[in-house]
Order: sequence, then structure tokens, then C-alpha cells
Amino acid sequence: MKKNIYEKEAQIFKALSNPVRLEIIDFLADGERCVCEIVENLNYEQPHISKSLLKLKEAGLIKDRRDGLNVYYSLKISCLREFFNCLNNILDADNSDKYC
Amino acid sequence: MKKNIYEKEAQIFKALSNPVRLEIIDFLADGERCVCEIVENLNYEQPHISKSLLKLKEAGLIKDRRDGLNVYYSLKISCLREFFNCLNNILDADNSDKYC
DNA sequence: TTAATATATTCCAATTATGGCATATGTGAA
DNA sequence: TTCACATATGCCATAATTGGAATATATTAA
Repeated sequence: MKKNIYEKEAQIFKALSNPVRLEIIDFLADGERCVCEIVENLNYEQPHISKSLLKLKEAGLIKDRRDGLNVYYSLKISCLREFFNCLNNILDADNSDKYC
Repeated sequence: MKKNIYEKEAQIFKALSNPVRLEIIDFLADGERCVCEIVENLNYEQPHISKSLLKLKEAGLIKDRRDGLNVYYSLKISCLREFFNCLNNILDADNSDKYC
């Protein structure tokens, strides 16, 4: 059933529809980071970051790995770059007829 | 300011984070359609469709054109295909380590 | 065991999204 | 003008999301 696919896709987009979570994804673009590094660099409350990471993980966008006290997160998909390049085209060319 | 970009990107993802709106986008992939065609084919209430179209339009994802009584909508971006190809990879390979 | 540190979870109030129904607006024909 | 049709908007109750504060859990060291 196709409706089911739309539901799942919507879930993924929902995970991406928050500025803090997008900032986290951007930060992870350079490679694996532990939660403490994310908290330090992005300047949000640690529980806020942890909850954001959970949502991204549930959507299948990131993965985690524990090493001692630390939990390291990294991007699970690489095509996100294309996503965002396209997005930026949209944002840049707001008046154009058709972009990308 | 970069935070602003995350806000705008999040807005676009929010517009995409609903199954009905995704179904509409899919339907528009074949080309321009009037509201009545969308209502007939997708089987949702007309006000529901109209409101969904408004959200997509506000996000800059579709555009509209009136011709007499009808209003025709069409996709404003073409890279959405790549978006969804990537998405499908994510959905298909839920257990894989890294996709796309 | 206890303590210290890193991370996750729970609870909550405020905000925002959802979709149904009624109604308003816009356009063309008579 | 009035009517019929296509589309848009407003109102509303319900549901989901948000982020803060407190607390819980997990891991390691001592």
C-alpha cells in the first residue's frame, strides 16, 4: 500500500523539520561526534540534544556507538548533502520560476 | 546568521512532513493539475486539499496558475525526485550500516 | 561498594498542527 | 444582475510537538 510509504517518508521529514536537529546534522557532517562535543559546540541543554538525537536516530538518519562513558553519533546517510544543496537552491532563488 | 538558514530549511521540511501533502507532490510529479483533479484522484475533502496546497506553496515547493474557474498547481522544484530516491533507499535498507 | 561523569528519560505547560465542517470568495454563463 | 461551479478561508476540538527542569541510568574509577 502506497499510503504507508507516504507515512514513513513523512516521519523522516518530520525528523528534519526542526532547526536544532538540522544544526546537529550539519555538525555531524564532518564526522562522528560524542554527545558532549555536540552540547559544547551547539550550546543547547544536554537533555535537549539527547532528545533531538533520539528523534534523528528513530528516523534512521543517524546511528550511535558507545565507548566508555561517551556515546558517539554519526550520519547514517550520505545523500543528505544533495538534499541540502537542493534546499539551498530553493532558499536562494525564491522568485525564480523553477529551480534545481 | 546560520541559525536563520536552519529555520528556513526546517520550514520546508515541515511542509513535507505530512502524508497527504507528499501524496499531492507525487501526483503533481507527472505535471500540472487543477484542484478538482487532485480532489477526485486523492479522495480527500476539497478544503483539506486546498489547505495542503497552500502549505506547499508557502514553502516554495509548488506554484499556482488560475485559468477560468480552475486553479492549476505544479511542482516548482525538480530535485524533489532525488530527495525521494534517497528517501526510498533509507526506507528499503533499514538495517544497513550506511546507505545512499 | 561509593563517587563522578556522560547520557537518557520523565513530566509538564505552552505552542502548533490536524482535519472536519461551514462558509466565503472568485469566475464565467445566462 | 443572479446562478452555478471551483476554490479558499475561518472556526473548532483534538492531537502532536516543543523545550525546560528534575531525575534516572550507565559506565568507569577508586
